[in-house]
Amino acid sequence: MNHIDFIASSAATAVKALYGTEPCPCLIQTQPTRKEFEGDVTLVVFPLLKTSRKAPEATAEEIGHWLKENVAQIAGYNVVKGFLNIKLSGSYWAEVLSSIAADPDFGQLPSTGKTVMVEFSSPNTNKPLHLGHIRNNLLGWSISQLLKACGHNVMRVNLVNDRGIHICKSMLAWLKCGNGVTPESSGMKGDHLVGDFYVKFNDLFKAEVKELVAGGMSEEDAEKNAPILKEAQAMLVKWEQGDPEVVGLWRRMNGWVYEGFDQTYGSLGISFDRTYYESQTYKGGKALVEDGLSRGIFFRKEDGSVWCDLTGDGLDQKLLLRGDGTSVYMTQDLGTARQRFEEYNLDEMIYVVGNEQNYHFQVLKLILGKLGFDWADSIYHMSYGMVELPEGKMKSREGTVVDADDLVGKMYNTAKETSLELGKLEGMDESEQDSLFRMLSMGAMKYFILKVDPKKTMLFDPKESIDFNGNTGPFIQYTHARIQSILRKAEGLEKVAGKAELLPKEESVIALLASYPEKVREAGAAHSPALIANFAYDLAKEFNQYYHDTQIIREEDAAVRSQRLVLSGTVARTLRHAMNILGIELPDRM
RNA sequence: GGUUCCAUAGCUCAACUGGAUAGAGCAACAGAUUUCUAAUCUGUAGGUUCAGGGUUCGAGUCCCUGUGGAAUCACCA
Repeated sequence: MNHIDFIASSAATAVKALYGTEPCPCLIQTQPTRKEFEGDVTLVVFPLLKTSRKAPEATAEEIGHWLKENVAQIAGYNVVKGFLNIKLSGSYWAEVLSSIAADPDFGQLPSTGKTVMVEFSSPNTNKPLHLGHIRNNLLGWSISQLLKACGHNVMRVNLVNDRGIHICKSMLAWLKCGNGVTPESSGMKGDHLVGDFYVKFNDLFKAEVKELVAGGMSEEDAEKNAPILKEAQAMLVKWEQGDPEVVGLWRRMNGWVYEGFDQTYGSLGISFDRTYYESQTYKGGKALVEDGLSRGIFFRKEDGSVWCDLTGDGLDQKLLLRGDGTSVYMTQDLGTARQRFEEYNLDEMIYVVGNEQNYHFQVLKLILGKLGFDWADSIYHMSYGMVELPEGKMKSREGTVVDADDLVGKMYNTAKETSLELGKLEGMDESEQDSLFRMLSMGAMKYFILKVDPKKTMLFDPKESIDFNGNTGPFIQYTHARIQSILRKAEGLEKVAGKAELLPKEESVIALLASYPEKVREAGAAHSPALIANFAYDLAKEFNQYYHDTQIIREEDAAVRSQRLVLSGTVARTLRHAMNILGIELPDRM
């Protein structure tokens, strides 16, 4: 039980003793005491006034008095308006510190036995990854880590969109003007090479449209009838028929892309437990739709297409099968959802997908519910906001897309320059330096993205490099490195808490530490890694202030020093745990 | 047009789900290093929380109205 809960339950006892009735837990409102007031935990007494039948101040005074008299761990209290600020004793905090320090799994919540699948990344294979994918990948990774910390079994999956007209466009452009170029022959990363041919296709397409329009055709017709587009469509039909030549090229070019993706995933430090491919799942779900049709849940229009009527839910009609019997996006998502729940007996399925698809997931959930699956409510769309540039959305047409590999590279160089400027690399060999630059650059980038509430649109200015000072990843990394430096020097010294008095600042650091498991639970429930990021920053900031005006290893009193070493070590360990949830590594030196 | 989401300091973001005088960082200015790492710390300045109404002991947070912005409503995925 942490200190907040401890006070809450003590307060409940006090209310019962004083006023004779057991208060509803919802009336016991506690919160950490604000900095400008004296105390550790604050009880808000307004909700209790009906029970006490007294004025706010008098009620707070009575409860405070009772607590001080009857609860040994409570050292004092003060009342400000309807707020009862409670001070816990130093020995209480020392005990808390000792128990945290003795818990090797601090921050890991007990196993729930539940299995959660997290789908994220889900790229198309015709373009390299960009900044939007980075936010998706980082969120997907960190929500997975977070749910593990919450005690769930987590399965990370990727669903690659490896088929469709867009892939055929790249293939066609490569056939027309690739001259057999490969990643090996060109020295290019495969995903970028294929992406360039996708752009090339659009250039060719535009040129043809222009020509047709010049010949008197309307723009609309020209865009539908450009020969190269027809060719791409014909290619897709061939692909669906299994034409060996088309399929062979498709395999080859997708292979290049996967190699490129793996490299990007590697530099981001993410991986998956399983990868699904749309080329294997896109036909699924039809049986489900037919079943719904026969049960009268869906209906067929004259042209043969199948729909679900959602007007009763305030939405529109949704297409589930085309007139020609082929499936659409929704069809396959219905199919894969069922397949996954049945295959892995999932308790929850989380889709990390941008908020532009809110409607899709709303409909998906509704339809699964109509089909009678009791797990329909166990689907959660982790909807995140777009990353915008100062001039608005990223547009490939205007060349404003921030490429993932470019950004990673730039961050690396900035980290390197900054480190060299500060001149702290003495005694580190090249590979140690390289690994440090990676940690720092990815730490800065990941923290920058993850500290923002996932739901919100966020802004990224490519002209300004991501900061290394202030509320940043490197700030937290630096705090950790300084602690590690102390601990290296303290090797062999005793590390025990509870044998010395605590400073007020030490008590507030311990209070923060003690609130961490609850913070993990909260962040998990809110599906928000940002809460963990903000916690880590608060802890690092609090510790830095402490570090600034307190001697640790140079403290002469052995009992005091020993306790400070325990505190420092516990802070470092907790920072590592929190940052690990975000996928950020902490260096021992920097 | 319908639906959903968003609006907080010059900029980027917080605010424990309705609690105290709305907090950090960046940028600006002024300081701190013979000291366990100054990628740090301290201070100054910066706000009608888009506007207006309502609910109550109490609203950035909940409910209306308006303004501004975003997404979505495809036989695309």
